[in-house]
Formats: sequence, structure tokens, C-alpha cells
Amino acid sequence: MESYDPHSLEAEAQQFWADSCAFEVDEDPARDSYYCLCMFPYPSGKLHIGHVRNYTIGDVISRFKRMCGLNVLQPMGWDAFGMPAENAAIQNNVPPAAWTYQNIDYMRGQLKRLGFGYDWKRELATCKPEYYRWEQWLFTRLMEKGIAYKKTAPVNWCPVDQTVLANEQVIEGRCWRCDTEVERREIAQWFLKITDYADELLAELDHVDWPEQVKTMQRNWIGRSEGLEVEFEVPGHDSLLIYTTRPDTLYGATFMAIAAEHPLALEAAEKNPEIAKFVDACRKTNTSEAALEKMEKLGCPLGIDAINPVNNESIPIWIANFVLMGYGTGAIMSVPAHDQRDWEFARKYGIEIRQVVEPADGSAIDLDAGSFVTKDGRSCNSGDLDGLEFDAAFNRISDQIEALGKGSRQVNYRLRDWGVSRQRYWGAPIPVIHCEACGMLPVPEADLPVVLPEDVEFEGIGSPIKKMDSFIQTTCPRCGGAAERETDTFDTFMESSWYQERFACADQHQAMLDERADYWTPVDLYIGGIEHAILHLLYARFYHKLMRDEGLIKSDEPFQRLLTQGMVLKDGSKMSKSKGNTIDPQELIDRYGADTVRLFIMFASPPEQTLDWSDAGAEGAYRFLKRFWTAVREHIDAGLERAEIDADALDEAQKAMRLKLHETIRKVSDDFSRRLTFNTAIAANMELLNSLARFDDRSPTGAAIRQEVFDNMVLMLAPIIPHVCHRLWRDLGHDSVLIDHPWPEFDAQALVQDRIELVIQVNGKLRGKIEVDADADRERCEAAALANEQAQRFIGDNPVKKVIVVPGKLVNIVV
RNA sequence: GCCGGGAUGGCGGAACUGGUAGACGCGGCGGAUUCAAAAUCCGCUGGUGGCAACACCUUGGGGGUUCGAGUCCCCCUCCCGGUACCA
Repeated sequence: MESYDPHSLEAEAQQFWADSCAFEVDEDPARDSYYCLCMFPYPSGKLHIGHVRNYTIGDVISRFKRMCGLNVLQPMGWDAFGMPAENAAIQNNVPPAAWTYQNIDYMRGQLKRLGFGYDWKRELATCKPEYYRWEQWLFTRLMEKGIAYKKTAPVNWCPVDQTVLANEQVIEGRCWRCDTEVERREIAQWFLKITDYADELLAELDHVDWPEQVKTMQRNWIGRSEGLEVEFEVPGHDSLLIYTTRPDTLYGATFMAIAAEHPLALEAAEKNPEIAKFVDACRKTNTSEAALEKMEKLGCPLGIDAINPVNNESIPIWIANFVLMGYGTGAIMSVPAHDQRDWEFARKYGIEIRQVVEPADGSAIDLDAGSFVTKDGRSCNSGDLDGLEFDAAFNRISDQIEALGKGSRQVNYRLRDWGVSRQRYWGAPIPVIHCEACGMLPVPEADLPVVLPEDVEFEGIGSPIKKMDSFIQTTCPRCGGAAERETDTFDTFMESSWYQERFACADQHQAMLDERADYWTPVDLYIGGIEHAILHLLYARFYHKLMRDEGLIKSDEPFQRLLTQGMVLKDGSKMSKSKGNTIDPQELIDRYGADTVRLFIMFASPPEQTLDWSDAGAEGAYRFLKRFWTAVREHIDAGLERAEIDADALDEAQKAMRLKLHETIRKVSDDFSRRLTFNTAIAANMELLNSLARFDDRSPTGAAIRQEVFDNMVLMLAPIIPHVCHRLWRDLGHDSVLIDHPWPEFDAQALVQDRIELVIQVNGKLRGKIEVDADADRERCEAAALANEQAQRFIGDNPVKKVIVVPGKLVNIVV
């Protein structure tokens, strides 16, 4: 008998798909399309096991949808710009472009070896000018619309390396390369006004078929709030503008806090060395929110007071290290009695804590123990707000402030505008020219793309184009005089925000998108890691709306349905190169073949669940494939005569075998289409094979049932283990092409049962099982249960209080 | 800190709508086959007690709702992801 040889049969199947261009698809208005997209990889070197999981899920669903008759598009490309290429360049003296293209070639080979059904003619890499030129083009349009604008924002600065650091490059407040304490620096950067779209981004979450947890995270991230903007006068200086969602607590404001970079702070620092020292110390911190929230909260009195507009009281202004200039107005009002952070700050510095909200029942609170944070109380110590509940107090004080001309009601968002400038080399150049005379100008469309020079040498750690005259020197598109190019590049989230549309028309070189984008998109199913739940998925939604408003596409949202794959962890933590715990699947592919790797990763857990990786069970997947192969081969080699199956003439064992088969088809179909739980679909097929191993009927009817089981198993498993199924389908005597064969349907008649099992419980505990006619009514089930010997034993002399019958399932006797 | 998840045998997981906890697989133990081993096949395998029939216990911890809770509610612990310049 021919033994299972995955490597040769996988090569053969892959050759067949390649020769027949099996996965190249075109727009066909007569057919329903299905666009299944997996988040494209960053070409870091080799595939890791998280990629294998992600892409196997996508391939399984794509192949399944194709068998359901849909016109399926499954493309693949490369998110090719990013920091690791620069780090590799610095370490190994290889240009980032060369390193990246080399990685792409290797990883493409790995993807092909795994048998994923991609339409490779649509392949794209975001580092190619033909791709990023359109991003540059859209950006110039956004500059003209005022959606792209420039302002200063904080970055992490290493004073020794003289370079900007990513948050990831700051380790416990220090530079990852030279261990120097990192400073915060304000520099001018480009932003996209995502806040203009905040309401739409919020509202349309209701129209997409996404996991509720992801929608919740995005809602919280956008963080819409209604509050009051209030102006506090500062005698002798510009007034302070603050925003609060708790204007009902204005009477409890006992200090103001401003950022170290605030003009008032800088002004005071010039005169007062104490303040200057504090302001300087405030800069020695990471810009990340987590770091800011967790660091010790420190303050320094400014020696200047602000006037609270509600009662004209003078309250001190403090510089606080937890207030950032870039976010909001760089100033906040502090109400220690009703905000925990303010409470801790006030206790530390001996600032007054004044209660202005009391519990609705009038009971006392202990402000020595902590702040009292609630919207379910009543105002007190607040002038004419006293006794009012939150909404009434909010409205009365807001009316008063507005009447005084000291502020107005405002809707605010936690969401901040998207900073897209990076002071790095390996990214798409920002298409802007600086002219002394004419200012900042977008690069004219005819001059696009602004091509990033790829043949560069890294001297030190900064971006090489920042000192490359041939790149920088240009002429002003308006006055024709000498001018300089912007040397910052785009955030790599820009490229990954629109590739889903570009895949629909990747060969279009006259425009960013064409009408094919409207045929394929929105993406029917987008699959990728849960770690992208906020940033990438929010930016992509925003970018889609920008393209829509530019007339490039009709739909409102890019991804109709979202499947968030759980992280693949190793020893309980996220895999990363820096931790050295990435898992290379190549060894498993070499040893067992692609089908085993695909089967094993899909069997290990359901897609959305976090998976702590261990390859200990791979042998089991390989064993199943061998058993399956051997069972089919034995059936074929036996060559027994097969009869037509006559459902009415089957014996008990034959009926039971067909019942098991059709139950399995029903379950697996549901797992594939609704639940997306491939682990249970595989388990059901394993059970089916186990049942078949015990079915040793050699009669013509038995052989026909065995053939029916194998045909259907091959069809059900084809999306997961396509290579071996491709081969077995042919060997089972079929001329058709398996990938285009319709998905099997279960035979309802085979599922009909005469007798079913009922569970008997006494007081909710399992005490026995009985068999009854499938159509037995409540009374008969109850009577049969009460008559059961086991049940009797546990009922004993106790009176039966109640009997609960769940039809078809159980009888619970309550005593 | 804040936001979102998670916790079930030695391990990965199953239990889909509140109804038999532990499907399926790994590992382990025993057996068949073999000169022997690998491979393969068959059986057993949550814990405690018991010769056994069987009983009791058990889904991170504590409380609650219910005839019945892994599943729903409240509180807590630990772990994971995100936290705007990792992608």
C-alpha cells in the first residue's frame, strides 16, 4: 500500500493550483463576491507561528466560502516599512530596502509552501513607490482640505544619540541603546484630523459585525464626553482655559495644574531657578500614557493664582508632571474631594480638600480616606447649586458660566488627532516642500511620487536622508526658488490603513483606486490579531472615510466582519524578537508537511482564544493524517463492490454509521459558517473516523457507506488539509476539481432517530439514564423517570415536590 | 493607573440557548505485534475513599440567584492584550 508522503503530494497539489491559476480571481458582477483578508505581515525575516495561525484561519475560511459557491478573493502583501529594517541596517550594515526584499522573498516561499490560496498577481509591498505615491497624493489633497495640519507635539528624545525614540525603545525611562535618561521634547509634526470624524467613527460601530469587545474598546478610546470649557482669569497673564466633565464640582476646585511646557510655567522658570529645575525634571519622562499614569505625581507651586469664575476665589496654580501640553489645553482644574488623582496630589502638598458633592441620602463621607467620586450625589457647599442632582447642577452652572461669557458647553473626545510624522528613514517621505518665501507647500501631483532613496548607508543611528542634500535640495513649486524637502516620513500605520482597497486594483497606475474597489470592498471578513483592536483598526476606518470623501470609494466602512485572532504566546508572554521567544514553524513544516502544521494549529484552540504555544501535540495531528490516509487507501485497495444505499433497508449498525456521518456534516457546517470553531470541526471528524474504524461491514452496502463517509470527510477537511484531500479526492474516483466542489449537505432523513436517551436527575444530580421513544410526551418521560430503579433509590421515602422535564434532554426530580 | 479579555484534569482544549463537566487530541499506564526497537493497533486514564457495587469532591477564590450554575449577578486574586512612535 502506498504510504502517506506529505512532501511529494503537497508539491503536486501546489503545482496543480499554480498551473491552473486556481486562486486568481476577477470581478464577476453575476456572482456574489467574498473578500477574505488577513492582516498582512511585516517582513521581519521568517514567518512566526502567529502568522501561520492567522493565515491558516483565513485560508480555511476562503476555501470553505469558495466551496459554498462564492467568488472568493484572498490576497497577500507586505507591510514593508518599519523600524526593524533600520535596526538591522545599523547592526549588519545592510540597506533597509535590501534586507526587506530579501525577507519578503523568503517569507513568500514559506507562505507558498503552506499551500495558502492567494491571488499572487495582486501582491503588493508598501515600500514600493508605486504603492506609497498614492498615499502621498492623498496627503497633498488632505493638506488642501485642512485635514492635514502641522503643530508641535511631544516625542521621546535621547540627548546622547541625538535622536527621537519610539516608546518601545525607552526601557524604564532610558534609551535602549545607550541607557541615557530620556527627555521629552516638543517638535513640529504633521497631524490628520481624525477628531473631525470622531462622531462618525463612533456611530458606525453600530453597523459593523465586529466582536463586541473590540467595539467597546474603540468606543472607550474615542471617549466622547459632554462638559464645559471654562476660562480662569490669571491677573497679569493670559487666562487659563480648561475643560471639565464635572462642572458641578467647580466650587470644589482648590488648585489648577498646568503642564511643564505651558507658557506660564516657562515664563516663571525664567525668573525662578526652583521652578526651572522642576520644569527640567518634568521633561525627563517617557511620553507613553502608561508611564505618565503610573509615575509618581509631582508638582511645584507656580506662585501665581487663578480666579475661579464661580466665586471669584483665588486658587493656586501648580505645575504638575502628569499634565501634558500636547493633549487638551495643557491645563486642568483640580477638585481633590471628588477626583482620586487630585486627592492624592492635594494630600501630598497640603492643598485644601473641599467637599462639594454629598451622598444622595445626605450621609457623611470620609475625605481622609479618599476622594468621593460619583454622579449619583447632590451638590453642597456650592452656592445656589446646593441640593441639586448632577444633571441639574451641570445645567445650572453651565448656564451661569455661559451667561458670564466665561466658557461654553463642549463635546470633547479622548481621541487625539493622528500624528503621522516620524523622524525615521524607512518610511514613505512626507510630500511637503519648505520654501523660505512661500512656506510649506504640498508636492504637486505631477512630481509625485517623492521617492525614498533606497541605496543608503547608515552612519550612526539617525535617518540618512536627513543629511542627504541630493534628497533635500529642491525647488519651490510656487516661486521656483531654492527650497527643501520635508525629511520626516509617514507613520507606517498610514500604509496599512488602505491596502485592503488597493488589493482590489493593485495594477492600477493612473489612480489610487478604481471601480473594482467597489466590487470587492468592504472586506467581508478581516482576520488579524486582537492587539490591533484599537490603533490599526481605527486608523483604517478613518482612512476609508477620507478616501470616500475624496470620491474614491462608495462604502462607509472598510471591514464588514472582523475576526480577532487571539495572541500566540510562548511561555505566557507575547512573542517578540527582543524577548527571543519567537517560534519558527519551518522545522515543523520540514518534518511533517504543510497539512500537519495547518491541522495542528487549527486543532489547538478556537481562533479567538489566546494560545500559549507548545508543539508537543504536532505528532498527534500527523498521526491523524496517517490514519485517515491509511483508512482511505485500505478502502480503495480492497475494491469491494458497492451497492446503492437504500435508506429503508439498512441494519442498525449501518443506520448508526450514517447517523454519525450526517450529524458530523451538520455540526461541521455550523462550525465553519457560524461559529468559526475549527478545533471542534476537526474533533468531530476524528470521532467520525473512530466510528468508522469500528464499522467492519464488508457487504456492498457497507462499502457504499464507507465510500460516502470518505467522500464527505474529504470535502469537510479540504479547507484545512487541502493537499492530502486533493489527492484522496481523485483516488476516491472523482474527476472534479476538489476546491470547486460544492460543500456537502447533510441528509435530514439519516438524522431521524426512533429512540433517544434521557438523563435522570434527583435534586439536580445525575442519577441515571433511560431510553424512551423519540416522540414520548412529558407524562411518559416523567413516569419512566420515576419508575427508574436508580432514581427510586435516591428518592427513598422523601416526598416528590416537583418534576422538571426538559423534552429530549432530561428529567429532574426534586424531593 | 485606565480600557478590553482570560483562568476547566499532568497538558491543549470540549460542554453552542442555564440542563449528563472533562468530547477530541497530547502525555502516562497496561496489553498485542516484534529477536528487539520504531511505527501501528487495542484497553485504561480528574481527585479522594472503597475488594467491589458505589459514594463523595471538583471548572482561580468568596458570596448570591435557580429545581439545576463552568455558563447569570456581586466582590476578590492572578495572568494576558492595548495604552496613541513595536507592528
